[in-house]
Amino acid sequence: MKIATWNINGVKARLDGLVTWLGEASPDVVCLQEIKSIDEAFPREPIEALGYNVATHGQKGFNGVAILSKRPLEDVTPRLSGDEDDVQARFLEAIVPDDHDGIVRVVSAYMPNGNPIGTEKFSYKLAWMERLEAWVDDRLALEEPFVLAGDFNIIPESIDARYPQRWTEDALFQPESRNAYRKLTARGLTEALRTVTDAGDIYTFWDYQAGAWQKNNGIRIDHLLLSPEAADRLAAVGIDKHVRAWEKPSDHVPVWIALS
DNA sequence: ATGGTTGGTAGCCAA
Repeated sequence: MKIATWNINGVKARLDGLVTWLGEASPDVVCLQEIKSIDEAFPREPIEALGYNVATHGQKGFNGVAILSKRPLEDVTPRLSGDEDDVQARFLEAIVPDDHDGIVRVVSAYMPNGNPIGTEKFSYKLAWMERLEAWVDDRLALEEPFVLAGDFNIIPESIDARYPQRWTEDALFQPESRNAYRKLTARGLTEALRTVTDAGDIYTFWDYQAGAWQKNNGIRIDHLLLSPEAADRLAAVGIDKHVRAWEKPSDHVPVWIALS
């Protein structure tokens, strides 16, 4: 089964591209971030017409996540535990049937950007990642296959940026941010892309500004982290980079895995 | 490179 993650930067502005990509990539499950829509305004019909079930956790204007699935979605749960006062729509969890009469737990997550550093936005980013660590500990104890997918807003290593020196003052490349990411893999989660290559120059985001796409000035911030039970079944990993060259693109591209 | 571009909104904010 194929599971993808894509920060689409506005589902209504991106509907044509989303429908085109769903048709050509035919993923079983899609984790969307930055839908920038309330649940009632999410364009469900054209997506359901392609055979997808739709679960959304949106808010007005910004943030917002969704999960699309050709298979039934069960136990759909919004919000990351650990802060009842956090109203930002950044986390949606669901269970999907696998190919073997079992299940895969899937999360669509949109981690805080955290800029500028030294502000409450950066401390919110770090606090959010701590809450995510607690969630991972809880779910690892279930010994299930799970896929934590999304826009992590973290550049894990220098090779994950075309020009790492330009990111040294950015929240996405701070040591605290990278350490928070490393803590997840240290808990036993497998970063899908790094099971197939240790190469650099592989990106998932190119800024709209200053011709970043044309210059290949990208960063790799969209990741799929797998529990041991999911990692055992990892069969393929891909990045649909060509989508970035389409008309009216998102600044991110889809990243996907196949599980046997 | 201290600018630049986009989406949602109608506040310029968030990225």
